[in-house]
Amino acid sequence: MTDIDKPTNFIQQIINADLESGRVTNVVTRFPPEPNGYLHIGHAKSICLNFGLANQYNGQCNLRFDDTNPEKEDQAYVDAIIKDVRWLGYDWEGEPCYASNYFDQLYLWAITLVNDNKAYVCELDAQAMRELRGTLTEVGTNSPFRERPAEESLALLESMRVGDVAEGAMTLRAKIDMSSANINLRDPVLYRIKKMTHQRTGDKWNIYPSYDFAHGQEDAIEGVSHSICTLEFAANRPLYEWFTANLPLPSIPHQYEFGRLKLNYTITSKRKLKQLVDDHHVFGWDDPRMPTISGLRRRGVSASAIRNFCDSLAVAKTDGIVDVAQFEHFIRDDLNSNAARAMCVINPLLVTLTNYSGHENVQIEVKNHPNRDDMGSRTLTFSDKLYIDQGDFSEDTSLSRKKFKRLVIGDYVRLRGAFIVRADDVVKNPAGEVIEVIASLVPDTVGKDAPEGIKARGVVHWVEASSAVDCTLNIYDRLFNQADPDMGEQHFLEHLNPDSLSVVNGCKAEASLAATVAGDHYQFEREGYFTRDTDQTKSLIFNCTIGLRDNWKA
RNA sequence: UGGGGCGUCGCCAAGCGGUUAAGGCAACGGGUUUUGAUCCCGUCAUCGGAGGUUCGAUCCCUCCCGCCCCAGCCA
Repeated sequence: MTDIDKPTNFIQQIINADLESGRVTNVVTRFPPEPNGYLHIGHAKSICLNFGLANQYNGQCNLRFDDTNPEKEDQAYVDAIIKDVRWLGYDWEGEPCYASNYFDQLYLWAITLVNDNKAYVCELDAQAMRELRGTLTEVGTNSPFRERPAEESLALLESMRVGDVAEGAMTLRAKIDMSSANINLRDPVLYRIKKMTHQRTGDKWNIYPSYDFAHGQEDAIEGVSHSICTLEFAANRPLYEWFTANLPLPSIPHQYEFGRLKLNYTITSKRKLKQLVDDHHVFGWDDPRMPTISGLRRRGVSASAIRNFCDSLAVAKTDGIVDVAQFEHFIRDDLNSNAARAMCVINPLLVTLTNYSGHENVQIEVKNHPNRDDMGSRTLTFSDKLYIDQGDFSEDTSLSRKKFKRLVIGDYVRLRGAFIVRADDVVKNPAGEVIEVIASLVPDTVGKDAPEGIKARGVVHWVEASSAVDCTLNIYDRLFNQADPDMGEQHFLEHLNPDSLSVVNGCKAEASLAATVAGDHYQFEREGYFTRDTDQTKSLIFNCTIGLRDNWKA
């Protein structure tokens, strides 16, 4: 890729200025997922941005788990996230970072704020706190506990910590400004009581820091120079900066926001994706129809396709919706140049060659890629019994050559990489359906142009009958049939496409395909890109990553 | 409604006071082709609206319109 002429985005401009002014000498970024779900295509943009910036500026990017809420988090998510980030092609120094590693330090800083008369323990319950917070247009009211002595807050905070206070009974709040136009500054909660076992700290804590109190301080501890998050956190930035101004932090990080990736016909909300999994609308987080990294991987989308797509995206403050066609373009673009070609007949129709004798045991060598000799070639068995696709034969001989570039009685077609054949007759079943085509081959046409007077209508893929292996193909359609399924909190499930998965059995693949493994990418010629499913215990199953572009209008 | 953010081709998006208003996706024409694929060529915008500043504005100012985010002890 040549991104030489790619314009610098606003974050790169900020970094360039920071480097020039000397505010920053080492660029440090971080990708900070909460381990409460699987990573999806939206996260990929953030991953590519943060790790990409670190690479570009010879800096560092930390993978950091923002595990401040044991109620929703799980070690299994941590493991899946690590696997996905690595698979995308990124790595980090040492162990991943965890917010929970800083819980001791965070608690000390909370005490600092109390001592400085900048935080207090509040005994308002959630309902009361909401009422006193005011609204968008009305200022809030000070908590009756706001002015209590530091010593008292300190003692209360300690009993919260050791578990002597019931959940919901008290919180630690910052003392900022209940009349601020920015609601985030109306004495936000710093610590809440959750008597829960944390996946990493066990039962050590009965209180957990809020996102706002944790995030910026985590950045400061790690020396993050540019803390990049999505637009919805812009209103939290003043609070982020209030902490950097009021706490003795080891470094002063800065937060910048960019527009998150949204794709039409797709959902990028961890909560909703989890619901699809929990309610069994899909088979799991890695269902090939899911926009999760693991789903895309199982579907056959390559990591480089995802990276290329993300790199093509603008880093700006507009929140637009990208057309999935743009993603699909990068999926095809990568697969087209890197996937080996193979042949698989989806709806087999037997073709018997009547003039085959004399050509027995013909082994035909075909290239694995039309314009990449480095991918080598393979040998295909040929015989008088072949399968072509039902759709590649028509009884309608009136179809023009331009309109139907496939097999028709009395006319010729090229078998990809092999002979030119002519259809002579058909065999039908009692129902009147064509079950076999009787044909004859044109001798000496392998690897050669058609002889004078013969012109093939087109090229058709095939598979030799006796050596072919049976397989099942999973063909996917979009999971949602509405461009914006995410609209409306309750009804996105109503836009699920009931035909998002079709399982096609009885397909015939060339013999070499029996030995493939998940992760190998193939283009089944004239059909699309496929990869072996990760479930290799059963029969041979391939997932259709994406079809070939199909421009002709019938 | 208070605060914050954003509005350039169907979609994403460069542009940073003087440009023929980049590029990608999509679409539409045409060429090549033993994949109706790939590849190649071509077509496709006056910048949300109205004023103003300026010799000159997509870029600056004002007002208006529209969209997004914030009233979790979620992140």
